[in-house]
This record gives sequence, structure tokens and C-alpha cells, in this order.
Amino acid sequence: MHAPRKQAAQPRSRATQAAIVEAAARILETSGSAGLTTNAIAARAGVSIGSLYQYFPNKEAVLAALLRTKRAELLSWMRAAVSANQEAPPEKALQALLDAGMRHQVERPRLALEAEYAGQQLHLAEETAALADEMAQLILETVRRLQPAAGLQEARDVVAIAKGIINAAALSSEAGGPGLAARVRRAVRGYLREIPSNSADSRAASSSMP
Amino acid sequence: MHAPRKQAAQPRSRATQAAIVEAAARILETSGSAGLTTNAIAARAGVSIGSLYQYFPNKEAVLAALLRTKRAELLSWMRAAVSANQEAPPEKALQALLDAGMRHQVERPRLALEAEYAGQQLHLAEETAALADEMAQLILETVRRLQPAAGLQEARDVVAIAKGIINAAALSSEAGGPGLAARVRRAVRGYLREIPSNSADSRAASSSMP
DNA sequence: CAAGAATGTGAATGATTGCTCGCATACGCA
DNA sequence: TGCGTATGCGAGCAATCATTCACATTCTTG
Repeated sequence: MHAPRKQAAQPRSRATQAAIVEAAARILETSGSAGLTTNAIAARAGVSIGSLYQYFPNKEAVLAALLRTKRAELLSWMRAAVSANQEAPPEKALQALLDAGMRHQVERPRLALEAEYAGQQLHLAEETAALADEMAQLILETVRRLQPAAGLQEARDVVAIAKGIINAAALSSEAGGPGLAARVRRAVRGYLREIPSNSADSRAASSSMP
Repeated sequence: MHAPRKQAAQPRSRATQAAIVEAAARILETSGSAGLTTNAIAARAGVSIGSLYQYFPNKEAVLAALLRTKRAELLSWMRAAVSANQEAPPEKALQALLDAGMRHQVERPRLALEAEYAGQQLHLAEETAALADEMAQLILETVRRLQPAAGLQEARDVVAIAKGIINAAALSSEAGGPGLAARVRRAVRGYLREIPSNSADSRAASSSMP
């Protein structure tokens, strides 16, 4: 009969919170981490600094929220790619996965670059490692359909290879297009084809053919 | 090759200059770019801030000098690898090149990572692009011995692939060892093998904008 | 409506930074 | 020894930033 118990969520707050995070993203994109000040974020979000500190305990928390958002987005895209291609030929499944992985980098290259670096100095090492693991696991199923001998390490390498080419493109302001996608696919396919059949999933053994 | 030096004061002691640069390197390595303050650099180098500003016009110049030093080092290692393996089998030449490329990253992983990022916000875009070009050219000869259809874009991709795997290893604190080297080699070899024979020319040239 | 709670505000605070400048020391040379 | 110059020094200045807090505005509810 009394007022409904106050739930933890604050409806209005969620939208403002998102606005602040998006403001931080836009600043990172246009000015890099050097321009990412709390006052700038608040101004861009259309709130006062005082309000910003009502939604986040400090600047780091804003950045952490941004990273988490972006990472969740990426993971969900990749998961969608996997489940949508469960029955499709492996080549097509891999392509979908790579497209998903390229998407956020291609959409906002500068942001992806800055966020990745900024996350490094944040205290998110654990989450970062967890994400890497989850991505590797996700990829592994598809990768194994192309190269049954592949293991977790190989899956991680596939991610690293794709990231390397995409980052290089972003750094030289190359537009992400079919050409870039084709090169990433070539690199990944070539790498997978090269995997020795005994390398399984544990750490790669050092000795290989001369 | 000489680039016009920045208008810094004529240094009396090149050794002091080098000490300052090395101090900056050590700070980047241990504390990241966040800890890289002019006072910290001076203290680590064993000079006063006043003296630091006698050798460099500003903080940026110290970082620029560090980057130039590291880059020159890398290039010279790669050049040495090429000329030492001019007559050797292509596989061995590639291996030497990759080893050279891995060397500074393996010796001081954190420094390589931080320096690369720091250089991004510096006004060294031109030099960075020039370095990338020079590295691609350098690699191209050797790469062509393994895959004659390869072009500049493929050489650049080889660099990007290697960087991607090595950076991922550094980020996850994996030690650089024979295992890592083997994986890089596998990735590069696989990529080269995958190049279609008609892609040699500048098919993917859509980025140049100095 | 009234009053208390929730939410919003932005000038003030304290810490840190890049950098300057007046002065001290070392050195060269008569 | 005296004097000019090159070099080294570090306290202090101005700017910037993250964060706080006393107050204003809006919402909720009896």
C-alpha cells in the first residue's frame, strides 16, 4: 500500500549516463586522450561537472564504462556472426566473423585506437584478458572448421593478425573497404593453412622445421 | 639521410642529451606516458630541469628524439639482416628480418608499446609514414624472393601482421621466445603463400595522402 | 500546497605540470 | 688574479585538471 520500494535503477539516470559515455567517445575520437577532460566530457554531454560526478565516481569510471560498452558491442556482433553461420560453409562463417571484428574499427577508427590504449593504463587488465579469452573461444569453433588442428593459441593469433592489419590501416588513415577485408581474409586463411597438425591448443612448441 | 634538426640549442655534450633520452625511455618503460614528466626525466637523467631545457626546446622534443633513436636502431638492424642474407636462402633471410623486427619489441616491450602510441600524438606523422615506407621497401626484396607476386602493399601487410602478433604477446606479458618467433613466421609465410599472382601491382592503393 | 528529497550547478580548491629566469658555478684566457 | 662567458641549477610562475561543496532547481508525496 505504500510507495513501491525504490529499485536500484534510475530511469532518467541511465540516459544521462549513456550521454556522458558517448560524449567521452566523441572527444576521444576528435581530440584523443589528451583532450579527454572531465569538464570537456560534461560540456559535450550537456550536463555540468557536478552532475557528471553524480553518475560516475571519477574520470576513470567514465572511460571504463565506455570500454565496457564497446567491448560488449563487439562481442555481441561476433556472437551473432557465429550463430548466423552455424550451418553455412566455413569460409562464409569466417568472413562474417572477420566482418564483425572489423566493424567497430571501421566505423570509428580513431576511437577504437584511443580506447584500446587508454584501457591499457586503466585498471581493467583482468577484463581485458577475459575479453581476449572470450573472443578466442568464440572464434575457435569457426576456425576449427577450417583447420581442425587449431587451438586456443591459434585463435588468439587470428585475432592478433586481423587487429594488426586493421590497426595499420587505421593509423595510415586508409579507409576500411573491401580491399582491406580481402587482405585480412588472406592473412588469416594463409595462417590457418600453415598450422602444423600437432600444434593443438597449448603453448606452441619451439622446435619446428628449419 | 639527414633530416633538418629541430632548432634546438647547440649541444655541448651529446652524452648528456643521450642520457636525457634514455631517462625518458626508462620512465616510459616503468610508468608509461602518465609518469613522463619533464621533472621526472631530468631527475632520472641526473640533471636539473634547467639543464634539460638547455638541450631540448620542450618535452615533445625529448620524446621525438627518443622515437627517432629507436626507429633508426630498428631500421639499421633490418638493413643488416638484409645485407647479411643477400645470398642466403629466402627462408633464412626472412627469418633474420623477422628477428630484427622482433628484437626491440622483445627487449623492451613496454617501451615499444608506449613509444608507438606517444608518437601518434606527436607531430611526427610524416616521419612515421616515411619509416613505414622504408621498412616496406626493405622487406619487399626479401619477400619477393619467397613470393614474386608480392608488392608494396603486401610488404606493408607483412609488417602489420608481425606487429599484430608481437603486440598481442607484449600486451599479455607473454615472453618473446622461440615460440612467438615461430608463430610470427607461420603467419607471414602463410600470408605470402596466399597472395594471388595478379595482386602485385598497386591494386590497393587508395590511401596516400601526405 | 508545502516540505523534504533528489538532482543539477559551477565557482573554488588543491595538486600537478611544463617551463622560465635570476643566480651560482666552472672554465678559458689575459 | 681578475674578468667574460658558457653551463648548470631549482624555486617559482602560470596554466590546467580532477574533484568538491554550498547552494539552486525540480520532483515526489502526504
